[in-house]
Amino acid sequence: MVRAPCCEKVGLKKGKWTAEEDEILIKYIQVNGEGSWRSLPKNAGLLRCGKSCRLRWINYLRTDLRRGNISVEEDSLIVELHASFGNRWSLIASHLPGRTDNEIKNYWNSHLSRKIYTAVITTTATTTTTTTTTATTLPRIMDIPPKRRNGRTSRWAMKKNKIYALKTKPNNHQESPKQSYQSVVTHNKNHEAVPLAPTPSLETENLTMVMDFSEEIGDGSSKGSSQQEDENGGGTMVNEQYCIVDEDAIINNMLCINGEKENSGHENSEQYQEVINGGWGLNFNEIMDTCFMELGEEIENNNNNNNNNNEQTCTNRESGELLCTFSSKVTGLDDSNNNSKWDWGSVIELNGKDDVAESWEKKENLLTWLWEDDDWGKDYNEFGDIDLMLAWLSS
DNA sequence: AAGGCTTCCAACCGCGTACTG
DNA sequence: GCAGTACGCGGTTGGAAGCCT
Repeated sequence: MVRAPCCEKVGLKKGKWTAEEDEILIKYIQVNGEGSWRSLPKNAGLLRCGKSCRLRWINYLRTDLRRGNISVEEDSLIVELHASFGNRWSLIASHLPGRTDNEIKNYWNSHLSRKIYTAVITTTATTTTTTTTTATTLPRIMDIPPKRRNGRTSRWAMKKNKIYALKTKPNNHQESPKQSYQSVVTHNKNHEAVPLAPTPSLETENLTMVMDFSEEIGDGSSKGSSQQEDENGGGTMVNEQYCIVDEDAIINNMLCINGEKENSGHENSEQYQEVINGGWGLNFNEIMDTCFMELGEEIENNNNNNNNNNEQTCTNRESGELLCTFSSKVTGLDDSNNNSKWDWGSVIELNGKDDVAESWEKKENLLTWLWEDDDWGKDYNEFGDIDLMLAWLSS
């Protein structure tokens, strides 16, 4: 069934708004206030769809808009918030007073996505013989100007000498970007539930595909047995379901379908993961293994490490070249629990070896999933440090 | 100078959801 | 509970315009 149009479209104007139309809309809203978008065009005498009026007002005519170039601080904030929230532009915009979701979306698509891509390439290209590295020594994404290809300059730069539509009015009631971000960080560090609505984003769609795949073959499929002994060699568990490790995607590696905790000693443990606490599970080590293996590298446990730092090395599978080491010492964090602490900065370098774009996409998917899963925190604690991983993913 | 390529961004579109009767 | 309506959001598009050859 075709959805009825939001308003009668016959005879309505489309395309660019004229200054006269803007003036009519502004005056009408100044008198009558926002809202009632459907009836607004008719009452105001505009030959526009109500939706179009709303969009024009919100994205361009509102008096509290902050026009002009995105500042360095805003740039950084957008990157951080996008790492946390994904493509939820309105949510990101709510942390940037005076900026609209459309503006941020456009800015991301035209500036930041390319900038981040460039940053990964640059990081990889400058890495020769990699030794232990800390994340702080890596170039920050926002510090690297994108290599601009030919094309037009910013439309704002062209416009900024025009008086048309330049309205700036500070909004004293909203948090500053810095304050807003601080609240997000604090919130997340406490591992409290972040009040996020479902994200109908591309990332989520990809995730759904993975989940469906797992469900399809996870229970008694040809790839795995539906029966398995429990840890104590006891009876066969029922309703067992396994996480499918898709060689083509890191994110697949950490998805476990609903089920009970079970014996991880499956005969093909590289393909099936332990399911944790009846929820979505996350096997950190397998995520990383898959990540590196895909890129033609492998990780070896260095059991002869005298410093007992749970150090691991990563070598090129073909050449045997030592690419990186991972050590709890690198992080400087307390390792009294004998947990492995990863040097996420080095992980970034490794990720770019073969297919940077694909690797980066996976990283983003991974991060999005982490934020959107309610239970990831408690599960992940079994394998490493959440904050380090997040710092790496959102760097 | 001109044409092609590339970029930018305002605006459109469809969908999900909240609201209302 | 249901259907219709309105709104908000995110993905996509179209065209203007800059840059390069």
